[in-house]
Formats: sequence, C-alpha cells, structure tokens
Amino acid sequence: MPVRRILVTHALPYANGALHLGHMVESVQTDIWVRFQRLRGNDCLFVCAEDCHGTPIMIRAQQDGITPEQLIATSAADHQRDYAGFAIGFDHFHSTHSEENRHYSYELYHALARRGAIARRTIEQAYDEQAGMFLPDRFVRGTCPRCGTPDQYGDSCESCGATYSPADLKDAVSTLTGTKPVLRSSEHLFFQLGQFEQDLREWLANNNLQPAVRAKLDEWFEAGLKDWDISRDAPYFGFEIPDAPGKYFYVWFDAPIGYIGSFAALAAKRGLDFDAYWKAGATTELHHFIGKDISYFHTLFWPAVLHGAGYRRPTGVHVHGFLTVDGQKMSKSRGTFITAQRYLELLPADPLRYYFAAKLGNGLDDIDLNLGDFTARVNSDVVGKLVNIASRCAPFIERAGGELADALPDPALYQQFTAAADGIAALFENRDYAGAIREIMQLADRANQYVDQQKPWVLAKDPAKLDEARSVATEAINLFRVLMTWLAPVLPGIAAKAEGWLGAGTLSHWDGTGEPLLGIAIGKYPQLATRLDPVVVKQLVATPPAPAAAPSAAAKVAAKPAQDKPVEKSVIGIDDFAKLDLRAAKVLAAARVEGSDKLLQLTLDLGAEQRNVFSGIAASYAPEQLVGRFVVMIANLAPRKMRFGVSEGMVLCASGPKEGGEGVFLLDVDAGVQPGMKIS
RNA sequence: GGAAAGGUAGCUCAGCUGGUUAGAGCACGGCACUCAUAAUGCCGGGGUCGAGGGUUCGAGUCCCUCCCUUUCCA
Repeated sequence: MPVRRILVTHALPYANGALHLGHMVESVQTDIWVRFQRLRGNDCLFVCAEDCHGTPIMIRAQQDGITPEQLIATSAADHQRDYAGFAIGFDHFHSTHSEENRHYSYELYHALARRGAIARRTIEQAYDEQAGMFLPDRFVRGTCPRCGTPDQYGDSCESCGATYSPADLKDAVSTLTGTKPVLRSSEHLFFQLGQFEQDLREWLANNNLQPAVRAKLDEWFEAGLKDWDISRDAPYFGFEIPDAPGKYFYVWFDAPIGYIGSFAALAAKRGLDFDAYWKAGATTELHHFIGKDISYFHTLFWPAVLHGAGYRRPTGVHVHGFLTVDGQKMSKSRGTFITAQRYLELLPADPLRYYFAAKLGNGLDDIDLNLGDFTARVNSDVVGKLVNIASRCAPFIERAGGELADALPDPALYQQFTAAADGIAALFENRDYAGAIREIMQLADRANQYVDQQKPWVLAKDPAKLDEARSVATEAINLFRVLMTWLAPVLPGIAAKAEGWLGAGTLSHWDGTGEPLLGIAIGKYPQLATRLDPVVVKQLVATPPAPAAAPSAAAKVAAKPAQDKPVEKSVIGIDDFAKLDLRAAKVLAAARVEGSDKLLQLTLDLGAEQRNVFSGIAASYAPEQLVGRFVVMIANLAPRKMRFGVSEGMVLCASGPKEGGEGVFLLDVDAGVQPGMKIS
C-alpha cells in the first residue's frame, strides 16, 4: 500500500481560558487518528496553534492589566502543558498572532480581493461611546424584544430562541461599561460566499461528510449563502487589513489560516514542500477535526476561501459532538467543569483516552463522561482484561528463564486474532473507535479464555511441564501484543511501557503483528496500568481548590476550599510533597489593600530575599498584629498577577466554621526559627 | 422559533437496507479456579426496545402524534 501523506488539524484553542475535558475529546479523537495513521506507516503530520485574536482577548488583557501578547503567551504555555499531559502529539504548535499567519492572511485576502470576492458596504452597529469601540453582539445585553426575558445577549434569546440584532433589544446595555450603546455606521468588508456556491456543491459531492453535517449544509444552502463580514473596526486585537486602515480581520478569518501558518512554520523547520500540502491540485490529504459548533466555518467559509484563493480544499472535515458529565452539560457551579489540568493532577491520561475512544463513533452524538462507568470500564477492560493477559502470563516466562518459546502452541488462534486486523483498521480509519474497541475487547476475552483452558499454572507445578507452561504464556503474550499494538494509538503510555517490556519496536507497526514474537528474551514484567480509585475519580467533580482560569482577584481570594468532606484526598508520594517549597517567613510589613476588604498586603522576609504577598486574611487579622511575627508560606507558587499587584507566594492558614462565622487562622512556628528556614 | 441527534436490561452502549425465543460489557446472584493488580472462566436472574396510534403476514427497526434529554442556529 502506498504511503499516504496526510496533514491533520484540530480546532485551535482560544487564548482566553483553560482547556477542559470537552476540548480533550477532540484532541484525543484527533490524536488517536494521527497515531493510527503513523502506526500504519503513513506520513501523517499534525499541527495546531493558539487562536489569539478578537475582542474577548483584547478586553480580557485590559482587565488583567497586561498586554494581549502577554495573555496569549501565558495561555499558549498552559494549553501546551495540558496537551502534552494528554500525550497529544503535535508536530508543531504555532500561534495565529505570528508573522507566518499574517503573511498568509494577507496573501489569501489579496487573492480573494483580486478575483472580486470582497465587497465593501456600510453597516450600522452598536457602539459604546464610553469605551470608544464597536460592540460584538455578545457584549450587548438587554431584554428580549419578543418574550421580554431580561439580560439576553445581543444576537439571540436563550429563553424563546428569537434571533435579532443588538439594536432590537430593549434596555440594551454594554457589558463593558454598563452604558447604553448607540448605533454608529462604519464601512465593512464582506467575503461574498454566494459566488462559490457551485464550487462548494461540487466539493461536497466529492467529500465524504457525515450525513448530519451534510443535512445541515443543505439547510444552509436552502436558506441562501450570505456574505460574510470579515472586518472589524479598531480598537481590535488582530491583523490590520492592508488596504483598509483602521480595519482588522475578524478573528474567524485568520484563525483557520492559522492551520496554514502553523504548517508553514513546520515546513520551514523540516524542509517540507509547502505547495504539495496547500496549493490547488495538491495530492496530499488534509483533514480537519472540529466540534459541531464550528462546522459552518469549516464546511462553507473555509473551503470557499481556500478555493477562491487558489488553495486546495480539505479532504475531510470530521465533526464530533460535545461532552456531558454525568449526563449533564458541564457546569462550573455543579463542579463538572473539569479542566484538563485538574484531571491530570488526579489521574493519568490513558484511562480517559480509552474511555473517550470506547464511546466515540463517527457521528455527531454527544458523549457522556459518567464517572462511575468510567471507573468500571477502565478497570474492567484495560486492567482486568487487557493488561491481565500479560501480567498473568509473565511469571511463567520468567520462571522458565525469561525467553519466549520458539513456537506458538496454537497458531490458529493467533491467526484468528491477526485476521481481525483489517476490519479493526477500517473502524479506526473511519473514526469508529467505539466499534474498534468492542472488537478488540472481545478478543481480549478470548485470550483470557485461552489461558483459563490451558491452565499454565497447573502445568508449571510439574517441572517437566514448565516448558509447556511457557508455550501457553508465549501464545497469550503474543495475543496481548497484537491487541496492544492495535490499542497503541489509544493508550500511548501503556503501549510505551509494554514495548519496554517486550522490546523496542515490537508495538510500533500495525503490520508487525503478522509475525509472532518467538525465542527472544523479554524484560521483567512492569506494572503496565493501575486501577482507578473511585475516591480519586470522584474528586474530579469536587470543587477545585484553585480555579485555573482566574477571574477577579477579589473573588478568588474570597473563594474557600471546600472542606465539608473531611479527608478525602488522593494519596501522594514523597516526591509530590517535595515539590512544595514551604518556608518560615517573618512579616516585615503589613497593610490593608485599597479597594479590597479581604486582602492584606504583606512583605515577608525569607532570609535571602523579600516577597510581596497578598493574603485574604483582613477579616481576621489587623496589619499591626502581624508585623514581626512568623508565618508559613509556599515559596515556589507561581507568581500571580492580581488587580493590586503581583503576589509572590501564599501564606498558609487553617480555616473553617467557628463560633459566629468563618474563621481564618495563621500557622505559627516555635521560637528559634530564622526567616527562610525550609519546612519539611 | 427553526433544526439535528438521542430516548433499548440498574449503568454505558450494539442492534445494517423490517423477519426465528432482543444482544454485549459493567453491576448483581451462584459455581469453578488461584497464574494474574480481590484479577479470570462457566452458569444464571433481569428489558411490554419513551408513550399512543398506524402500515405490514411480521416492527426496536417504516409512517403520524405526543413526552423527555442533549445540542446547533453564520
């Protein structure tokens, strides 16, 4: 089979908030497909980028008192940390606020303009006079003109579903300043989508889109393709449009071009042929994985823009549903808004990758993370069935000298397994991972049945039959190796450990299972996976101690860790504890913070240095009480920017209900302690 | 408001173009086994397939109405 050259993307994470498990459904789905392609021997590239532009980012940076560049740098770092934690194997992670992206945004724009696909029209929009800017629909709220529900967004009513423009709202206010927006006119640039209807229809006809996506497209065609406003007025964080000073590209114009920009950066690094991947007539494959909320952009605008600019169109746009937790939409108040970071603090990535895979079909159905089911499924399938095959057989190999037997006692059974490879590959290729997992687990049952029937533990009791026991174990371990190879895209962590055990390269090729492993020495069996502890899994939906996406400083300080469930924490090792740099610190100065009734600003002496720390203890301690006393602090907590300044650590307190309300109590140290002494 | 997907055993889900007594895994009960991370194997109980109509020799599977869930709407 010829090697396919494939470029894959998933949606770009927006630089305004933490990744949550909903994002990871998409990342995991995409990453499994990419790893599967590589396992099959195809040349598969996977690129992504931080999505950096737009009003929300501009506003958020203003609120945080930092530049948009600082905001997106922090966000990109957080996002990449989380992706790495879930073993998402990008070849390159770029940024839409990059020179490459500017270059291609301009190039595509000019190409579209040259062919007359860009029109200019004056439109009226809500304008906030105090903030001095036009307001996106989402930044205007007011009473629904139809049903009278208060506090609705400027584009549609959540209660009755009516759609309208911000000007239709009753009592409209700007969410930025609370003032009443006025209408102001401005010239905008429009991409004339309608020009490309025939091209789009032709593309769709040759594209294997999911039926539900196709149905949605038909609906849009039916309604008529409308021009797309691709410009926004200053102030805006983005790329200024070359021939329209004071106008910027709408974030959704340059975001998908970020796929190109990211690839261009990768191509420069590796010397890849850019045109072979992006220019019209390219024979490589281009696959986008996206959520159903953005299919309009990816199945209409994007192919039309690409085509209009002389670029190739996607080979596939693969749309998935959303994630619910325990049957309900993720919700911060219910605690089911689980960030990627929070998950990784508690659990390894492979179990969740497995669970998502076990539920992902190729449709747009939402998938549910049911925590009880998650625990049971992973423990039963991955540990009880799959890993069990290896762990129950390994001792017989070790007792017999550590080498696999020279022949399989039951080659027919082995063949029965490998005969399923093509069918399973087809399921992975078609992104029906749930189907693939079902088949694989059925075979895992079969392998355990085999071991049960052969009873190697009985054979091994007779020294003369130890060799037979080894043969049985060799057979089973080879069956395990076949299953593990197929599951390697889903379980990269476990697969890596298993490969360390069976030998480098033994799980790296889909077709490598054609020949069994025989007569070779294998390593000492390592623990491949551990069972999930339901108590820890439950903590996923406990109120997180520190929200990653920090809202206002005051709100954050006010938030108290939930302590109604006494001691229900996961067990940590000494290494985890060692990560904390706890120090005794002497308070040199303490002052109330203007504008906050909770915070005190402390200057702490750590011996070698001084730290500025904000602490939410103003209700319990007066500044005068504190000067000169010792406190316990975490010295290696990442500095946190607050409205009032940067906090360089955290002072530890005991807190909880006491007579007459909530109490906060500082920790003390015994006499003789010097500033900066380490606590362990 | 328009639209999509879904509602099948306690839980999570399979059931293709309608056809013998509706399936799997988990959970539950019993037995076996003790090699394995209290893992595994065998057997079993458990479903009026959301509700009500209709088409058909025959419907979980097609049609209509209604209810519920999730989601999308540039």
